[in-house]
Amino acid sequence: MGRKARFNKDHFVDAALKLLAEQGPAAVTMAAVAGESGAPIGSVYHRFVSRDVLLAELWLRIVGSFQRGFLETLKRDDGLNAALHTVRWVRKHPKEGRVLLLHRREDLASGEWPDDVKERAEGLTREINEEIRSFTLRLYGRSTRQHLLRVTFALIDVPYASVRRHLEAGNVPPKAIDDFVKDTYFTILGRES
Amino acid sequence: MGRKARFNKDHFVDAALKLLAEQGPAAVTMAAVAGESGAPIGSVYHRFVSRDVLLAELWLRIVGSFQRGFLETLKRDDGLNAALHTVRWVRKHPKEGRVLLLHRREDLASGEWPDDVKERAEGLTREINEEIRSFTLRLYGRSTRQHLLRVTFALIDVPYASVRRHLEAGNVPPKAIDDFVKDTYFTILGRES
DNA sequence: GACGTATTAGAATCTTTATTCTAGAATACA
DNA sequence: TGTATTCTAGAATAAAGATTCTAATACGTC
Repeated sequence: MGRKARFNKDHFVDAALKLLAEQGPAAVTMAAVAGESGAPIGSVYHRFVSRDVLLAELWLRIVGSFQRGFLETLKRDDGLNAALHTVRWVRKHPKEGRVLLLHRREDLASGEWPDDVKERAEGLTREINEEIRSFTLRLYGRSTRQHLLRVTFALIDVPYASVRRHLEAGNVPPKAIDDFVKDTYFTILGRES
Repeated sequence: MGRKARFNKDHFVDAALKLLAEQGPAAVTMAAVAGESGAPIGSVYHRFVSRDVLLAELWLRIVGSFQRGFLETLKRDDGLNAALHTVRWVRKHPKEGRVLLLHRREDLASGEWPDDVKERAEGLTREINEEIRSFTLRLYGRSTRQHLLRVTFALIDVPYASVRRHLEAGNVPPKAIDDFVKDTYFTILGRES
């Protein structure tokens, strides 16, 4: 085999997450990631070919974690709880929430991604698009641009908005916003949805 | 006096805006700003002591432009149109909209700001907070944390959310979202507001 | 027309980070 | 024990960009 590893990918991704959530993108230097992990820089590069790929990995991990629960609920046809999932997930994962909702992927990992990373990203996007589409279909019997817009607004955009300013301020989203999300959900998609 | 100026602050702020809106924060280098303006780097530094201050200026200009209309409408006690102002303003100012809604101030101009810039920023923040507060007061007779939360959600967060994904995609926000914003507004703040 | 000043010009320098490279260490296994 | 292999270490290098500096230019005024 070879020498026993003291550090693995997760160590570095965790460190990057912490830095990114607490101090923003500029603070995520390779030296800082190494420092935060108590590792030498070389070990970071031993696991990730570049900073971009490290951040891509972090991003995918977060999106995956978020989407898993969201899609599960949506597949159960439980739109309301899918909408509420964002709020709940963020309360449970404040650091991840900050990264997901306060930053754009392109501003973090700007360069080219290796193929496998690109594919994982596309997979996640495809998955959510498909599920939104089929939920829309079940709800309205068709999924025109207008229908999709409406569903996306209630299921994603509003929950996102409800939570953003509190993450920005470093606070846990207050209890009250669940009701905002819920009320908006019914207003936009109807009581029966 | 001295030599006639070929370039003024606005030239460079405009160039920075274009770069930022079209290619993101990383593309706004001092060299790029100079290049985009057809000016030498020296002239940029003649107007702005640092990149941070240039971006601060850009940010303040945009926030000011947005807030002006928003506050005017709100002062008229026309909450609904204040909410809709975001959508309309973004349609009219797509580049500025992208900057305002897709980026965080701290991620753009991270360093220390000179006092005058800091004061202008605080002035804008104070102004909007006060106006939101007095609108809330007029609407509910008091302005507790809960009331403010509710008003902020309907007036700022939801409009923001309704527009964001379309800016991200480089599109003009479609017509339909005005209705989403409106319906949500009434749901959250009541018909009489 | 000489002078002071605001500006343009852009080359040179400084900093900050990512990335590369060379050595050394630890482990499994033949 | 010898050897291939996987990691750790961290110094050296390279690149990108911000910032500084020195000179050269135009304009208004005296």
